Amino acid sequence: MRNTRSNSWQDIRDRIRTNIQNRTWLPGQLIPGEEALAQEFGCARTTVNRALRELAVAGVIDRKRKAGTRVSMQHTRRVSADIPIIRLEVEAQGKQYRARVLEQKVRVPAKQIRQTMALGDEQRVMYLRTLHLADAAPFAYEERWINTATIPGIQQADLHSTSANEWLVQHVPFTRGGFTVEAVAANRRVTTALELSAKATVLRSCRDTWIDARSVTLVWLYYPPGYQLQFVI
Amino acid sequence: MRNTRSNSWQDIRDRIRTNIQNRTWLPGQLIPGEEALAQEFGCARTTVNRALRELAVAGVIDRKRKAGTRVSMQHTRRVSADIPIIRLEVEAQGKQYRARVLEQKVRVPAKQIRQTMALGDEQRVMYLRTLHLADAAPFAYEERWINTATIPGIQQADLHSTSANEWLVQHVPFTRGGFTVEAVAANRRVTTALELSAKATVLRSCRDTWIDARSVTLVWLYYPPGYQLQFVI
DNA sequence: CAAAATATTATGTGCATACATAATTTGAGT
DNA sequence: ACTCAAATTATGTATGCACATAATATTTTG
Repeated sequence: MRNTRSNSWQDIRDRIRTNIQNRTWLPGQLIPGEEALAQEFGCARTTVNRALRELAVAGVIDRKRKAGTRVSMQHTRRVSADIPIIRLEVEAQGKQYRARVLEQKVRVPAKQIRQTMALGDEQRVMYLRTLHLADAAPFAYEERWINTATIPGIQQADLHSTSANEWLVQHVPFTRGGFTVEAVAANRRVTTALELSAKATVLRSCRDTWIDARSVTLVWLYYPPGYQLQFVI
Repeated sequence: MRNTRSNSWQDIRDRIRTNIQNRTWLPGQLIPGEEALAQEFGCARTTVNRALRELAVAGVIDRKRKAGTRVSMQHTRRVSADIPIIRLEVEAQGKQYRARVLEQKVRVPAKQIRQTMALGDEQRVMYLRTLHLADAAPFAYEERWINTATIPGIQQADLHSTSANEWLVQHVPFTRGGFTVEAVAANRRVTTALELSAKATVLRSCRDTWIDARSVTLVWLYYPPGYQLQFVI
């Protein structure tokens, strides 16, 4: 056999990947050029290019002009995931989602927050505490700071009917952001909101979004013990 | 003005994205078809297609055949990250990386592990406990199970000179895997290894890899309090 | 009028071709 | 040997065209 002749770029990609998983082409080794592969697989170079591009994005191979394509050494596969949207998570469990705003005010945040958001020492921002519920049971607790200097319109928004997150998504086109996860001991507010015992261990995700150099919002989301943040490779 | 005439797909992509960030095209709204955009931008439909494909992958737009392309509502930007490679993390801090194997044996793992790895009730696997050090200070604690049925060669490997992870990366082409993160209370082994107080809260990542339907390895990595797992949007 | 068959259409892909770009190699000149 | 410029080359991109595919829209049919 030789060419089973199925020339979708996905098939080509799979065949190339197989050669790598086979260890026909070893890590660090140079693989044949696009032209050669196109000939071997009986397809256009464009198609091989598409296949190789995908593998490069996935981190399976490294490509450099003139130097050629080689099998990635550190095949540090990329992990990618969607940031969980709480409402969808809850509804995926067949439960009803509701959010309750516990507190909303304008104030100068703590130093840690000011630093993360690149705020002046006396700059006031909107501060929101929200409890996310699944069928009336606490699902996650949120603390959020919104930079009113960047987003003046937020002052007039009714954040009880629409969630702050949805309001921002609909009105603010952020340009970049970060996302971190860490384990922290729950403080009083967290234990109260999530109805946990005093010494509970919770997962906190921290999400910050920016419009160029101006911070938009910083969100801390606390998940109760047992919650797993899932990623797909 | 109108067509500044720079037809790289990246320029087209940026111009389309600008229209979205401008709120010229609102979330949920249908945007013009590829043909129309190609005409407007003075380029080939192929080029517009490439640009739109990238935006779709980034989660900025949703595309459906025949239905057209619309601005994503929940622009649930994709978070993507490389799985941290401990040695590189440590070295990035300018410290020296070392690993110490605390225990290595073959045994039947706990039920939770057997289930996650899809093992039989009496199947024995290799069990490894490793401490990762940064300049002699504990950095992370690892517990790992390796399916010797899938990877018989591991029995002969010297896992003191090469880390199990590197051995596996070099010898086993896994095909799929998962990655989760959760906060847990540290047990005795964790607190001992990481030199923590008895009630510490730690971050645990769980990584499982598979060759088709056969499990390869399951790794639990415990990070001390304060460690942040970082992602880039 | 509802269900099934058919037409329509926007996106998706494959191909040949041409040219662009980034590295590396070659080689001329010192 | 060494330096710097020019040739080479593998990947990267743009384009026109044709056809594939998945949804939707329309028409036919029971």
